[in-house]
Amino acid sequence: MGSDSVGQFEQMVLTAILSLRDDAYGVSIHQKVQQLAAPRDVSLGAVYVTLDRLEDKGMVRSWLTEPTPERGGRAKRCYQLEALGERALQESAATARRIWETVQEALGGRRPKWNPVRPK
Amino acid sequence: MGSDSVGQFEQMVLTAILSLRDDAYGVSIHQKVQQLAAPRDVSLGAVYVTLDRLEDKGMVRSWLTEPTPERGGRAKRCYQLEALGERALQESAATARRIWETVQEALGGRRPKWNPVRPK
DNA sequence: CCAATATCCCTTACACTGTTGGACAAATGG
DNA sequence: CCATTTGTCCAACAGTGTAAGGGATATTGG
Repeated sequence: MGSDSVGQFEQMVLTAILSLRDDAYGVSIHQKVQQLAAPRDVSLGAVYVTLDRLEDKGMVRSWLTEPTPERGGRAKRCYQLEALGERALQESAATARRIWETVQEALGGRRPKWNPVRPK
Repeated sequence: MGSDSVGQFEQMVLTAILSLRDDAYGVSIHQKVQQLAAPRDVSLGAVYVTLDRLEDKGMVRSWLTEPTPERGGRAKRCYQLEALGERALQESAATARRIWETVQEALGGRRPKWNPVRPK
């Protein structure tokens, strides 16, 4: 593939990080990805593995936070997009849009049912 | 994955077949996919392999045509979506749309959602 | 007819992505 | 302490994405 292209799952993970802004860590990213992927199920492990690989590729950066004072509130590893990741996301999002539009044109009057993103 | 989900490349191939209607065969599908994937390059072999796998999964059907009276006009293997493939495509296109929208929202309210560009 | 040329189909093999399932770690509350 | 909650991470397998090549069959023109 092109040196800075991403697969579909990686794309969703990048999108989740972007939209979660300051609160992007494993669990919250997992939830967001699940919304995007609905009605499919996504495992938590899949998210962590993908985060690792995205970091290796220099698309995201991570750091550890302090523990929060809640029951079981462990330290979290938070994530943020790097410039490379943001570019890759924009490019693949543009492709996603082209696909969507092409499908719409081809399907003509027939209305596909999509699941709107509902905030939790 | 879900039993009837597809990857990103498979999605583009399905989209190409759908939009090409009566003229969907190896070479034309390859061209269409290249448009969708731009600016990335796509190999012809990749298309054939993917077509094979999609047929194995029951997402597309294929048949051979008669040769056409052009220079080198060989018989073509034409493709058409099966019901299963159309459903899978609609679902993944809906996901593509959700990704696109989420990215747009996150990248700033300053940017217009998207201009309802109506092709003439 | 027969070579040249054009169009198209298919296979093999490998790297990378997607996914599962569970192991391990730290904080809290009783 | 010990059970519970929240969270991170790993090992390993299945599946997708890709390149690189091999061939088959049609028309054209000498």
